[in-house]
Amino acid sequence: MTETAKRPLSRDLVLETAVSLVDHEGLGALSMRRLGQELGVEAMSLYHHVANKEALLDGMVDAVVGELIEAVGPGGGTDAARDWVAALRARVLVARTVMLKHPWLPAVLESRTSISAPLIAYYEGVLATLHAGGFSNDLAHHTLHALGSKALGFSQELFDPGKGGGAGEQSGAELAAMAEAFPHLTAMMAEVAHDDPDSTLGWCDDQTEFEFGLDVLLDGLERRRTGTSG
Amino acid sequence: MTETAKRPLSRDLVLETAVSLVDHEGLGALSMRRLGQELGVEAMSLYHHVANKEALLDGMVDAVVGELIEAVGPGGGTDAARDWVAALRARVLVARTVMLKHPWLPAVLESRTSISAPLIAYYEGVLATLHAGGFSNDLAHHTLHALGSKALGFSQELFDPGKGGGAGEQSGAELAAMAEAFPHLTAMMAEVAHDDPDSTLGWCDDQTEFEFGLDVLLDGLERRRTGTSG
DNA sequence: ACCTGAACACCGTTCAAGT
DNA sequence: ACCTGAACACCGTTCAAGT
Repeated sequence: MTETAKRPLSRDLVLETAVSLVDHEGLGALSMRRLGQELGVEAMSLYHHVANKEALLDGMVDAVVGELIEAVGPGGGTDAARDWVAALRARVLVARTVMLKHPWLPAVLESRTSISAPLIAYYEGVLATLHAGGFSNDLAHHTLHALGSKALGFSQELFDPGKGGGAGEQSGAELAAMAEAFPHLTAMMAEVAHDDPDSTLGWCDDQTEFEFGLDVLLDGLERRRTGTSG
Repeated sequence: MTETAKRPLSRDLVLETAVSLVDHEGLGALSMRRLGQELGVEAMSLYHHVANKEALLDGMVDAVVGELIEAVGPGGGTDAARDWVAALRARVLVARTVMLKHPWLPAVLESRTSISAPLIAYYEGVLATLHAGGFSNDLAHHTLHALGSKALGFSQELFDPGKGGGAGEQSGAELAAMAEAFPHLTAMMAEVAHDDPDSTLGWCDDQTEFEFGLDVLLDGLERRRTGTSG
């Protein structure tokens, strides 16, 4: 499954191939030897195009953030001035469609020691939207923190119940013991599973939950902006 | 810096030592060989007490979550029925004081493939608080998702400006170029830095920002619970 | 039952050598 | 200038051997 090896090796080709490898097989599959193999080249050849593995990861982040910036365009237009909630919401949901193709990005971003120029440029667009919507610098600052990874389209929940903790594998006795030990959880799971068979705790609708959390935040921020909260 | 090696090796001692090692030196310092060294024992001896490194990480998570559950106590008391916002807020802020001692935990939790019994028990307490506060199962379910890592006391922001991206190292020319390329960011940083010298973009007050984000969420959730939103 | 040491199949990275 | 192969200092883990 090596590349066709027609394009000459270059930094861009190395980064593209690394992103594609990690998109398909996860971060665990990314080693210098494996990436070299993917490019039909010895691992050591890669060091002529990236300084080391950290620099490789930096480059991969910037490549994806470049995609993201292209997808969302500049912020702060007239529609942001008219309705910043709608403008920011649309921005974030577009970002999300790009980011879902690269689910390894939050983990890599968290391991960076400094913020890159492309990422700064992305946040400039978010800020332009907020300022067009009438945010003070102070509230805009708090807002960037409060949005966290949601600004980039990620929910970054700590555990994904779909990963294996859901119902379905327990015996009747285990379920009964669980109902006694965790009555509130058991009741909630039973009702949510009943209301929406496709969306039990073991398989929540990520998009729905992301938009719910985003909307709660946006509503609360708008109330603070207009001074109608508290 | 090895242990005094008086206590006999046991699963608990292995887990305690691993948590302490990672608290002090970070996840990168945790290897089976290094952990063995810390305990005055060969790396292979550890395999008599934990199945492998993944099981070691599982055990470390449960050890910390145990601390957490002890610190917050059970949820759903009369004060939760009287004021769920205050009750949940207090719970989360207590959780935060525990979690700040183990900042590696989000990264490890994200790498787990299933949710452990102690973590389920913690969420049962959160749910008890929400149910005492009058939440429907459906809204409680959305709320768990919306809270994300905040339920455990972590902000989990994607980048920490304090890590190195802040101002302070740029030349005058670089700052001028930045002001032109990123006018909104430059203006915000200037004002926020001026208002609070201790809390520039390069050194934000994590606790303040955590509480701001938490309060925005709690306000929005209370409005949804009472049907006063939208 | 618990601990050991050598070994295996991996890492990232350095270095001297090739073209 | 670009690529290579051997080597170094690490990983997690297996296995046979010790007590």
